[in-house]
Amino acid sequence: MRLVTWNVNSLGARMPRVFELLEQLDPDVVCLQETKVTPGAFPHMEFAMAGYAAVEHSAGRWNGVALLVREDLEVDRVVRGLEGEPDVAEARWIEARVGGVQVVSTYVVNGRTPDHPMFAAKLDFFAAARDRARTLVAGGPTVIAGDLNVTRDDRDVWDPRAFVGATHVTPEERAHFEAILAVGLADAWRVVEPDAVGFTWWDYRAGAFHKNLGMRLDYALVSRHLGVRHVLVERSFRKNNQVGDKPSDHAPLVVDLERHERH
DNA sequence: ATGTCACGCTGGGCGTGA
Repeated sequence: MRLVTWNVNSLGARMPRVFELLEQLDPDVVCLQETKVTPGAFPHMEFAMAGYAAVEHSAGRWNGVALLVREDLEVDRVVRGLEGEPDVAEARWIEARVGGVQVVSTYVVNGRTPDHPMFAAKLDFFAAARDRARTLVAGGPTVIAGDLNVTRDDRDVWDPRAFVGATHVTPEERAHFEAILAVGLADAWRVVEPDAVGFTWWDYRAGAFHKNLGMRLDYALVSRHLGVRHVLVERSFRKNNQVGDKPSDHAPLVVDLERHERH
């Protein structure tokens, strides 16, 4: 199974690039975040024409998550929202079982600054995600993918010194990340690339992409039922394409999974 | 690093969030 996770920073603005990705990478499943789709306005028909079914959790101007599933795969057990999350109306979590694999697309609360009320909400979201992850992993093969808005460790940020007093690097956020892994999930990128820099996000400003001032914020967390064969950050999608379609500030993470049951 | 992008509201800039 080929799974892609991508924060598109508005699906409406990124449709040409999403179709480009479907054509180039032929994924089985795409986990989308920050779709920013008005409820009722998701472009289901356009994806059907491209051979993909979509399930979505949409909240309008902000956030929004979705799953695109190639039409030959069965989709069932769709769940929108995360039990115990601070505000389900923010549309930050969607699940479905895809070809027998439980797949989540999530967009974790940014947190703004460590002293902001949204930072406490971020930690609460992580805790709810950990509880749900535990249930999912006990239920079978599971992938939790998305923009987790945290760097796992200092290798995942271009310069830790630039982040003193900021979010995405704090011990609290990182402890919550490890607690999710501890229910029985592996960080797919690190399974294959124990040392490589794997940035997935670069600020639009200040030529950050060109200077590789990035962070690894996008993850696929996979249960032990699934082997990881290959991982790739598709950096071409962080650049303009040949006809000038603009990029998201995130690049897609591509993960090739192999099922092999272990006990 | 603070040089951008996208949205909604509006009727061409501003406020918001990242």
